Amino acid sequence: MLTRTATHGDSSRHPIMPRHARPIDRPDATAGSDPIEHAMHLMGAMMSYPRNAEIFGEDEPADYIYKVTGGTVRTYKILSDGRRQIGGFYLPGDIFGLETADAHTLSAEAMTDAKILVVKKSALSTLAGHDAAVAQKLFALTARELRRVQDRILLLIKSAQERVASFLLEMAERAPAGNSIDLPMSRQDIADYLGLTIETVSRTLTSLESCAAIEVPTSRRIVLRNRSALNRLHG
Amino acid sequence: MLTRTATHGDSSRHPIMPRHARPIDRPDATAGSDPIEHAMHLMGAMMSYPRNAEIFGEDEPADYIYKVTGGTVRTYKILSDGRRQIGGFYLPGDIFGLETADAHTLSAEAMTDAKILVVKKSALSTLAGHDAAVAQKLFALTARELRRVQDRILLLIKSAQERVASFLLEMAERAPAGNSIDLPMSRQDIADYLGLTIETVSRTLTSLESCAAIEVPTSRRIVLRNRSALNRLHG
DNA sequence: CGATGCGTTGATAACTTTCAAATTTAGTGG
DNA sequence: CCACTAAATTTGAAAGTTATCAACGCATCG
Repeated sequence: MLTRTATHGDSSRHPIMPRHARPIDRPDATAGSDPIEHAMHLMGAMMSYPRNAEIFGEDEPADYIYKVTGGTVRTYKILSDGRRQIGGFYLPGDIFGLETADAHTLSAEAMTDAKILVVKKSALSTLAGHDAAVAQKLFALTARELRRVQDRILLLIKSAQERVASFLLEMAERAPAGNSIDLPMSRQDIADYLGLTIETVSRTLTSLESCAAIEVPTSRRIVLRNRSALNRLHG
Repeated sequence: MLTRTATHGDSSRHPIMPRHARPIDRPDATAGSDPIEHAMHLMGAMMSYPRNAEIFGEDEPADYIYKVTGGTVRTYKILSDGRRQIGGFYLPGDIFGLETADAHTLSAEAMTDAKILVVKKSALSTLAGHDAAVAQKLFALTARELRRVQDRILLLIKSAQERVASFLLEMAERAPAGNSIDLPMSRQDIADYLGLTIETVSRTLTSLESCAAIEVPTSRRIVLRNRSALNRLHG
């Protein structure tokens, strides 16, 4: 098949046009040497989403996968009792939207203004049928996501201090900038990610600060002062 | 490739021989019409594990995938602080061991005497390279596992009552026998699955019994008396 | 300014764990 | 089959942790 190839920036040819989103002239050329990444950049459309815009909704058909090229994204689910559980935070370079085969189990929103490469799954799958490497990579990505979620289960059975410490270490590793972290998300986002309340997150940060493990110069910036103490907590 | 085909019951030809495990003469013929299941039954070896025997260990190479044909299995991880987190319970028909690409992130044990069909992944992958349907199925299985784990995250942020109620409903659905459930696992297994203590699990069951939602004639048998009440809890 | 949203802090209540003991169940040998 | 021991489960009381409710500070924005 593979009749549709590249749709760079031509929204009329691209089947999706979410509210608030607009196509971008050219994808940035950060396609790695990876076969799937390469294919995504060839076949994908670059979209721009303002802060808090919905990228896809829960239970919508999951026809696309998404790669963050700029900004940050959160996936989430609203529970019947009104609580929100955050599925994950995605930073530039991360791929999201492959959590299941047919319908999304989560919604996705731009946490900050974001540029997202959007690729039709069927195009990739068709390519996967021809190129075993692409199929392998798709499989590996899903396996990685599975592992990420498994790791979070380990997080959720721990204490509030351990959860917050692990979260900070995770963010520091994913957005390396020395010991300083610039959080793209609110306290509520963190709380909903860790299964805590904002009060508990705030108190825990204060407590970590008072034991000299971190500094919190502004609410969105956190400096790791004692990683070994944090590592001890995160187990 | 596909040089190795069927090894039914000949342990000398089969590369694994876990302690306590022994091969069985013939796989039972429950292979579905599913291409991957069919392939597994053709290429796999049927193994028998006594209660509490290890099937694979954490960090061992994940060269095989496993299908339960009889008995029950638990996967788990021991945390640095000594606690044990159970990854999942697997009943007849379930496939496990595909949580990642290279090394297992969990250990697996027979929870009761179990018969397991063991299939080398590389054989399946080779087949997958030739048969897109097998690749699709392998992908779908991993996606299903991902969803299962995501659902458990939703569990772990809830209260003890909600977790236990959800667990009972899940087990009732997976091993349908009217409203009666025969638990193959101990209270400790349940506690480690739900991220609670055995005392809390026990108390919660007692509380559910005293509000007439369930009956607990013996510790391993539970009768659902009021599903809507349980559903209300499980949200 | 005053309003609004976000984050922090305090006091209290609710829930779960911990530690201890009692009870039931399962397994073993006589 | 019974008695006995070990293991699993249940129950109780106290301690610890987190959530809830409320108030306050501090920015931003009209």
